[in-house]
Amino acid sequence: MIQTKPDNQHHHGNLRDAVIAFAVDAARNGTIETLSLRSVSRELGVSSGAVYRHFDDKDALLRQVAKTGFDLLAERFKAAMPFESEAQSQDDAKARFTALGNAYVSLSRDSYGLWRLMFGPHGRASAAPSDERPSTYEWLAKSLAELHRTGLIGTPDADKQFFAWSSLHGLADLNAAPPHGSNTMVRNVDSHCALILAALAIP
Amino acid sequence: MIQTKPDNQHHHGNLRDAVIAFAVDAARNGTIETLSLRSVSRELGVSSGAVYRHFDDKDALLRQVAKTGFDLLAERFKAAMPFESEAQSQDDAKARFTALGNAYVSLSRDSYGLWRLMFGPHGRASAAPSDERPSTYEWLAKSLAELHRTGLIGTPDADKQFFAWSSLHGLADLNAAPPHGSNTMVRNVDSHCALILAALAIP
DNA sequence: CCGATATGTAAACACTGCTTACAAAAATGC
DNA sequence: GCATTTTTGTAAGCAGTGTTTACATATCGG
Repeated sequence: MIQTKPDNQHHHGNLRDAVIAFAVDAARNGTIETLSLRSVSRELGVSSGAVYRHFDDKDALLRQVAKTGFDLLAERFKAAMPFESEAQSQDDAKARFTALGNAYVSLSRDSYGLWRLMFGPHGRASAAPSDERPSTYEWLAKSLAELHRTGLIGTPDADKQFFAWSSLHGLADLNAAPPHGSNTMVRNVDSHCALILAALAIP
Repeated sequence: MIQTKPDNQHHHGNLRDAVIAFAVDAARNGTIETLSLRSVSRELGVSSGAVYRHFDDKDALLRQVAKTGFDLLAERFKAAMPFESEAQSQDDAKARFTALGNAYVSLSRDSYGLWRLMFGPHGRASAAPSDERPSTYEWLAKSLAELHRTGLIGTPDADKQFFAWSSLHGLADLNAAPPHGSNTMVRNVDSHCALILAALAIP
């Protein structure tokens, strides 16, 4: 649950994090487009001006939300394909790649609003190259390196790497849960990944 | 140029189209996120309430803008690969497919805001299945059928069709012009298309 | 020509992002 | 411990927004 300000206290205690958490929730529930800073502050039991002690403006908050989204994605990547371990076989490499693809798609499916924020202007502004955590691109690069090492695909040059990434990205985007969910088309991610590997196969 | 209301006249003459045209321009210039109905009406020399004679609300206008975006995309598809004609050879089929891919990507590159609107909530709401013009999906289906007929790829079932589409879509999305254009990564669309064909090649 | 209909206006309401002047709590230095 | 500086909050206000309402004016079909 999200931390609100105690009535008898002047200080909230952790307003910045509470605001971010609230906004991230809104993004994941698809209501961030209409979210206002005033409503957030109201909900957290705080005056509307207080928020501006922690964020320059609304865009700054949205950038932070997008960044949190990338953290969430990194967590899922880690669960799907531990960065430290290495694929031991072709099947293993393939399984790890497929797990990565499923993680990517799953985020867009269960948190469409957050996903859209991440890959929209705010996300591009927040995903600065100087990040401590491995970028999504690096996970993919590692997976492709494994696939290459075990002999499943050719040398993964920049073009091929980008092909694999954008192919997954397109699947995730088109497969996303529509806001007022109706005509969703759930696609088989596994077969999609298999087709990517077919494209990158050794000639 | 966009039609404004003559000062001496009470009626604008074509307000609905003028509003749409103005909004489409804004989308293509990347300023639609901050566009207000009031500013539009101001710009067109009309009171703010007048707009509501033509659109239920702002979302209705944005849906219309998205629809116009799909019309624009259809035009480019038509120029890239005439719907009536047929590929006569493998090279021809390949060229037509590649032209299609370039058209798709070009729209996202030169009209990023419009692109985002088209494939966001408003676009999904506006791209009703009951449309007179061929949907983007149908163009792709036709191209794949040609590629199959000339022996370049296997049977294009639903999964493969979706793979090709989403792969192009991901390329277009990731390759889009950032709003305040800096770290654009221009990718070679032709080689991307070639990789798609490799994935769909006859086993 | 005249009434119905389409289209425009002006004013209002509740809401928003954001700023400014001020107050209270917490952290810091001695 | 205590004064002071810094951080964090409040209240009120400004300009701008989406939308509705009551009213005015063109246009069109008969």
